[in-house]
Amino acid sequence: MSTPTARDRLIGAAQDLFAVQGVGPTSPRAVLTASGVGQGSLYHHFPTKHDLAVAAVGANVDQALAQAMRTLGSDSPAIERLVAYLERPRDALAGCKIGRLTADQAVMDDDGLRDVLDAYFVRLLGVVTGIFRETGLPDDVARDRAHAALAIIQGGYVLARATQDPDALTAAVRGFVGLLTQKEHP
Amino acid sequence: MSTPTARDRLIGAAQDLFAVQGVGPTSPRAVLTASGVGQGSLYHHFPTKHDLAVAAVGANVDQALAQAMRTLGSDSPAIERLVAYLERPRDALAGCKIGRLTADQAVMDDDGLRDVLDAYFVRLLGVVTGIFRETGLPDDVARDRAHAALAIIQGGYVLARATQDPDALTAAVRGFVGLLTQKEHP
DNA sequence: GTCTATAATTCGATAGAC
DNA sequence: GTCTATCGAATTATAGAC
Repeated sequence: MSTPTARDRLIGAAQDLFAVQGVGPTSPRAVLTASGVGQGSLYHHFPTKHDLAVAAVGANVDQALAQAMRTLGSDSPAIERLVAYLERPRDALAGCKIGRLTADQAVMDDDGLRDVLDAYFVRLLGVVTGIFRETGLPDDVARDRAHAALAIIQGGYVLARATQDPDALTAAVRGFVGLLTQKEHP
Repeated sequence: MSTPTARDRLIGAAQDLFAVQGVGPTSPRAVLTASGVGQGSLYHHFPTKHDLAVAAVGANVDQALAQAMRTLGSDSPAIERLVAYLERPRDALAGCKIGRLTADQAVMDDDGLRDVLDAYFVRLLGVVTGIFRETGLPDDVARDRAHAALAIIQGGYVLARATQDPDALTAAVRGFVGLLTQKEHP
């Protein structure tokens, strides 16, 4: 544990660099420099950049899903779980480690990597849709609202980065939660 | 008109390539190949890639703002204008020409380019906030809802690209508009 | 398994003829 | 103003010693 393997150090360095810069702009050389291993070690463990990217992006997705489930999967009432997830502190100016990659051409052109992104959002959409169904909404409405909830987060990141204002994300969340929690009288 | 100048052809080609690939991954060489001009012409009109990017991204922003104002600035009632903007047909799988660039490190590291993105969203936020104020909402609530509305579009693009499903964007919009148009009883 | 050295290509940018 | 030719540095990846 105190001496991680070269493979683990490569994945860790790649996770950080891909989250900050994206996959395309991050060179294998940058990863091995940050990890402190030699050139040959990288290409021994990960023959191509694709292999390294699948491993590192997959690790980021696993960690993000685990963290999301800490709020979404708690034992609080449905809407409270969702609001807790939406209002969770986020590094708005950094952007979403996963969502950002949808703008990364190197990711979108790689079937394996796209599948990793797809799995992340399909999983989250399923969980959030289930939460809205718990509140008694019909399936199609629950699904639409789940899309809206996740879009608020992803779009809030975009607004925050564009305006260099972290509060753009929290403002979007406030606006959405305000609509969500107003009383409905159909 | 039938024979655009080399400068205009360069900007046009750059607008398309930057919208599809982002600025970072698009080489000046790719732009001049797509535009059909020679190497020297590009560097005559745009000494650096930065100069070309500011011109082309600026042109995309101007066009996007003009199109947005066609719905947001019409003479319909406030909420109708907003809903028309939200429901406008969009190429969801292509992503937002402007919003996508917030994930482009080459853009975010360039002050001039970041200012162009910032101006686009600040302008849109101002207009949409004004629309919500027309409906009688207090300033702070109007501003939060404006952030939410634009986040829905940007986040909807992200979801659509990640899941390769254009309906993810329309679902997010439906979910948000459904919340917006439900009766409020404070 | 890990290292150094280096190959082949592409990058952004420049030189200089016309 | 536009062109071809080319520079130096960076890219992804391979070779081969240890």
